Amino acid sequence: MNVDDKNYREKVYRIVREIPRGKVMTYGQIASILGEGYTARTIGYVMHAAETENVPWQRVINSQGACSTSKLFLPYNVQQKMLEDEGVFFDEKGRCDLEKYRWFPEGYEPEADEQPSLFE
DNA sequence: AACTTGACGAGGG
DNA sequence: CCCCTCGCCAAGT
Repeated sequence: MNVDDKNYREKVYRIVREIPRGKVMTYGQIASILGEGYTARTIGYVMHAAETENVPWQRVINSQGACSTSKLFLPYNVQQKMLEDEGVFFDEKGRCDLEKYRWFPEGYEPEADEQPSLFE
């Protein structure tokens, strides 16, 4: 299993490309969907190389609802700004509400702790 | 080959 | 909630 493998990356892109504007997914969520051979870390590596591909990489964030790139792109948080332009609200600590913005691909049954709240 | 570093995340204190 | 540790695994030195 190698991140350099085109087919390996393509499986990740296929999912990310389905995330609609204004919605997000976490690295771990994508990893658990793809299963064997995929972990949150490897998804991060794939996304790192996704810049040149036709993929809305900004819609993939960490499980805390924050952008892991916040400390990489200075002085401004590019990824967060891109998402804010799509309508995603981030609090003063750089976190958004995953219950509200998390996207679930077709056919994927969310785990109990991932299900959006029935009561707003 | 050994060791360090992350676009990560769950669990415990 | 925040902080820390540990498991994870590919890449870079």
